[in-house]
Amino acid sequence: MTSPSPRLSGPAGEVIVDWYATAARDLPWRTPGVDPWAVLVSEVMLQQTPVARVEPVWRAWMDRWPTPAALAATPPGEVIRAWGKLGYPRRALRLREAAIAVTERHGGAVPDDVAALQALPGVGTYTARAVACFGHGQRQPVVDTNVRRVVARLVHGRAEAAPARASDLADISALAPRDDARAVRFSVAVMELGALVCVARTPRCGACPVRDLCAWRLAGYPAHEGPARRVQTFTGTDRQVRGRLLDVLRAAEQPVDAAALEPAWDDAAQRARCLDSLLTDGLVEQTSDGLFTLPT
DNA sequence: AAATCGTGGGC
DNA sequence: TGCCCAAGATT
Repeated sequence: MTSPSPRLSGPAGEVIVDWYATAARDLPWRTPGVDPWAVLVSEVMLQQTPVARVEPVWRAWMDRWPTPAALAATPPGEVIRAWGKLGYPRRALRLREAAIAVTERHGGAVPDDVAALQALPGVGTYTARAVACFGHGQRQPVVDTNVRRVVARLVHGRAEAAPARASDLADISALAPRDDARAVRFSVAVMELGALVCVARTPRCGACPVRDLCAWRLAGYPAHEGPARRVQTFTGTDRQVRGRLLDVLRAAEQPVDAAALEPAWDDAAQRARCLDSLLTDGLVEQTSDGLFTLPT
């Protein structure tokens, strides 16, 4: 267990909340009165996808499906189309499945219990707490990659975020303000600090509200020790091929034959393997006459 | 538990 | 240009 540092445990959280009041971005899912469903949609879209790309899709999505029941009643193919090019389209499928679960098991209301939230498809440890906190106004520690990076630097004096651990929740809870309403804002505020100031590549320490409390700065900005985390390749991978195939099917008005998918990728074996994996994932469906389409 | 799963913008 | 990175979840 980490004991809260006296240097940090009083002031840092309060300072970060005050900074947020002046520096926060005006994002639509932060509008006062947005319901937990709107927050859930935003959180799933934001998993590994930048804010700028999410914003227009989120607006269109909420116009079209303002409630879980509305999304639950929609065929998966339409949902995949509306997801557009946000990436990782299995998230669209899972969000629809979550909407169905909410409708069938929770009377159409997004649950406020972290465990019930985490039981929903596509909702993991981060998203469950984010919805409980930002959507339901609960005091909850919320830990994403931004928060892990801020804690690594501010608290532990290290340059880079450690991989997720159970102790992350205690680390961030130790910094949270006592007042519940401020603690709720603290959870967004730390994420915002990590997104705008304490960024991965070139941290803007000159603009940081807690630079005088920062263990990393006080230690002289030591470089990261140990192996650099390997970045995922993309070009030529199945991920790229799946994306190409889905791109063709999203654009198609009607089911297409195998020949129509050939331009998506030259290597026939890889193309076939990826098409098969898309079928397995339920992102593509084959009609009775052998044509391919987004699932109906 | 390491690998897999899209996409595009910034440097 | 090519690499790095972005509010993770799942198996």
